[in-house]
Formats: sequence, C-alpha cells, structure tokens
Amino acid sequence: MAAAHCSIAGTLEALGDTWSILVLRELFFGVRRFNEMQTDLGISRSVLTDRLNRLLDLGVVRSVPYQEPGERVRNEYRLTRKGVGLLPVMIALREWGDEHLVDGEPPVTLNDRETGEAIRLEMRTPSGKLVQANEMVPRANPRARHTASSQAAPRARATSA
Amino acid sequence: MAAAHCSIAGTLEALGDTWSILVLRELFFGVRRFNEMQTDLGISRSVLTDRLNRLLDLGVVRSVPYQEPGERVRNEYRLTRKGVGLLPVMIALREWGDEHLVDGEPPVTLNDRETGEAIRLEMRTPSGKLVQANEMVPRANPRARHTASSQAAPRARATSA
DNA sequence: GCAGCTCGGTTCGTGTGACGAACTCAGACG
DNA sequence: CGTCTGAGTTCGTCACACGAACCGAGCTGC
Repeated sequence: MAAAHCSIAGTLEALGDTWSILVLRELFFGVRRFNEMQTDLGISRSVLTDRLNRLLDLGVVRSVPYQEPGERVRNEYRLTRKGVGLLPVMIALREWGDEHLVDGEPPVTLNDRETGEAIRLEMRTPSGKLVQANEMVPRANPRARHTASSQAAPRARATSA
Repeated sequence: MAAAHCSIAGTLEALGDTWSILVLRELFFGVRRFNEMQTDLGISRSVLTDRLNRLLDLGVVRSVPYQEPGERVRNEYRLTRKGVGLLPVMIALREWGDEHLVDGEPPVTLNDRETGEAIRLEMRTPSGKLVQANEMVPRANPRARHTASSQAAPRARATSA
C-alpha cells in the first residue's frame, strides 16, 4: 500500500493531504499566525492544529514565540530550511495552475527580489542542458535498496503526450 | 473556503487528493492499465475508477483503446499534453523526498534520454539568472481580477528559513 | 455452445477523518 | 472585577475512502 519505492509517494504520504500544502503556501506568503491562516484558508480549527503539529513533527515548520506590544507572548510558525526546500513544489503547482486552470493574468507571481523578474522552473541536466518532458526517461537506481521489490517498476519508456 | 486566489489552491483542488498524483506518477512511469495501477498502488478499485474519471474530465488523461493479441479490445490511459505539464510537480516532489526523506541512494531517477544525465529543477528568471529561495518575493498581480478580495494577501516578505 | 479465464470496472457495508460550533485558557486592559 | 483576543481543544455529524464481493464482455478450450 503506497510503499515509498519512489520519493514521490514518500513526499505525498508526508504532505499529500488536503491541507498541508496550503498551510505551507500561507507560510511562504508570510502568513504565520493561527487565526490568520484559519480565516484565509477556511480550514477548521481542529484540523489546522493537527496539520501544524504534523508539520512541526516533520521538521518542515518551527514555532517561534512573538509578542505584540501590549499583548502576551504567543507562538507563530515559520518554515525551516527543510520547509523552504518545498518551494519548487509550490512553484510547479502554481505554474501548472496558471497555465491550465486560470484564464488571463495569473493572480500571484514570484519575483527575484533584486531584479524584479518573474521566476520560472526549468528542467536541466548538471551540464546545463535544457531538457523537454518528452526527452526524459525514468530509470530505477540499481544501487538503491528496494523497500518494495517489484512495485511499479519503471519501464524506461518515455512519457508520451 | 480555499478560493483559487492563487493557482496553488486551484491545482490542489483539482489534483490534491490522496491518489490523483500517484495515479499520474504511474502514467509517467509508463503504467497505463487499470489492474496494473491498482496492484502497484494498492488503491481500492472503486477509488481508482473515480480518480481516472476525474483525470479524464480534467483533460489530464485520455483513454485509448488497445488490443493484446488474442484478447478483446480494452482501454488504457495516457497523459495528455496538459498531463505532461505536471512533470515539474512530480520532479519537485521527488527531489524533496530524495533529499529529506530517503537516506542513501534515491530509488528512481529521471534522465535525459540522449546523454543519460540526471535531470534537476532550477529556478531562474527569463534572463537566465539562477535564483535561490531566499532571494524571492511573492507579488500580487494588480492586473488580475481577484476572485476573493482580501484573502491571504502576500506580504512581499521573503520566505525566511 | 457453454464453462472458465482475464481485464476493467460497479456495488455495498463499514470506519476514519474533516467539518462547524461551542467551549477553554492565559494574559492585557479598564 | 469583567471583558477582549489569540490560540487552541472538544464534540457530534456527515462524507468519503476503504476492502470485499459481484458483474459482464470477449476470448479460448473442450
């Protein structure tokens, strides 16, 4: 059952539920506080509590005490380095949505802070060659120990459109 | 409630359930047939039927008749161009899992068919500048019509580790 | 020509988990 | 003292995912 023979399954098992990625999106956008996330997302409070705890357990998020003037100390949530590593996932989801779901201008963009240019994902080899989707071949790594032996063995077929 | 003010939410609303992305992973790996997917994934047959129909409705997948010699005509599933557009999402999920979940060799890689080199995602501007996660700023697009006015307005803060 | 096989589903009863609403708790303020 | 606010917790309900069983179209062997 959904053995992590490939890291896609592992990542989805960790974060693939209805809300985790949306909570992370809030954090990427700078929304860090419980109530703010809850009203933004329309998530139920109990589920938000649960998701934040799971993200803490995963080490994707950490909680940081803060104090507004004239308020008591409270906790807010921030991405860890591990959490920031999910940025490409966010960008990939956003790019696909912008291209295939939204008509007209995309509602949010991600820009280089220095030049202001929009940021896009590219698929390249280490030598810098830009690769298109139909030029790729999945390959099982012979050096990896297989947790689940014969599941979904890649066929070395190219992805066909 | 989870309004698509940003395409991430839209994409997740379309594909963000437990199984859709794993079904797509099977298709990327060349697994196209109902039973094969079902046993690979350990998904219940009813849910697999439902997910495939949703993916067909979305236009991410199309069904193609095929006939094995000495068998009747059956249907298999293939990615459409729109479906292939999700490849960066897959790669991003895999890269994160390889880096943060798997210890040791990653079980599956994606390689350039021509040179055999591994493929990685990079974040760049159109002018070719490579950008790191902490050099990015989310920005609301003023020209986009807002479906939900004040939800989760990006703060123009950088993502902080 | 009918029994049996395989693939690709559909049906159905059960259980987990997401939901909204209400409640709790700790400190600041008047 | 009472009230307000942010951050949760508790609880009853309901939808959806689950496994197991069933269905049915076409091919083969007898």
